[in-house]
Amino acid sequence: MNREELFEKKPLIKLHDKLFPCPASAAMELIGGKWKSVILTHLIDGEKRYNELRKEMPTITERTLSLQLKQLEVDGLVSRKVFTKKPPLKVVYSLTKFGNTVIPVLQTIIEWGITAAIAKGEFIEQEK
Amino acid sequence: MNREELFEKKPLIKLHDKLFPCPASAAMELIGGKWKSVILTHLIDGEKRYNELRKEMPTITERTLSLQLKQLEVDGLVSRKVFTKKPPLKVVYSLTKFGNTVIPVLQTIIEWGITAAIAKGEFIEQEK
DNA sequence: CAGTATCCCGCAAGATACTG
DNA sequence: CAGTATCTTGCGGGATACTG
Repeated sequence: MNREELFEKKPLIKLHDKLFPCPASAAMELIGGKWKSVILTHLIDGEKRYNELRKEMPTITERTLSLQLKQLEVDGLVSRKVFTKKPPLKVVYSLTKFGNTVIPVLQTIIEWGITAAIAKGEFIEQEK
Repeated sequence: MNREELFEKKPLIKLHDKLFPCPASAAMELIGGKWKSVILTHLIDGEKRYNELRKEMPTITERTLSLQLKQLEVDGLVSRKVFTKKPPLKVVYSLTKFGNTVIPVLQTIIEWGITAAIAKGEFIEQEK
């Protein structure tokens, strides 16, 4: 099956030992949910430390950031590098090669998200 | 704020009376999850009846198809038209004008989903 | 600094049976 | 034909406190 056939046939896909009905659905497993796409977007700029990411996403909880980063790492989108052995720790996150392939998808989603927010939502002023 | 600024600033967005940290996150609220993107993809071909959609997505349950269609309708992506008053009912679903704006996003997601499935997943033979 | 440990809640989603 | 009604399960995600 070439890519065009795959696109047409919307084949079942096994991922994380679960079945997904279509490549779109499998993609959502990898980058869906409230936070994964946001985290990935922040990593487009380049590598970031844990607390940098936290500051850039003030409404995420530590637990959620930690869990989502871990899942992104397991799925091969993000790499985690540790630079110290003793506290204070230095840990840096960045997109892997595979993670870089998702950048155009993120940009398309954000573009449409802005369209959707204009049509259906409401922009909120950021306060300092 | 023009679109470019919105893209840079990743503003908070209110949708469904909930807050989202970024347009990407808001987009996921509208088209994320296991099934919404799949349903929308099937409606790109044109309008479909409820049972047509079910046949094209053999692994979705009636309940889930029903709930997801209802949410897509509430969010203005899908329109629902009823053609009979007495059983057997004829109900037809189609993309709205706003729903059509999401087609390029879906195509990008599917393309990347195929890439991801090749890299991280496994294609399963469809049985009849 | 970079996380864990607990506790909790709501919702997505599946299974199955029933109905206007 | 096009759905509801029930019941159940798992997981995403929030709040808060603690730690190597």
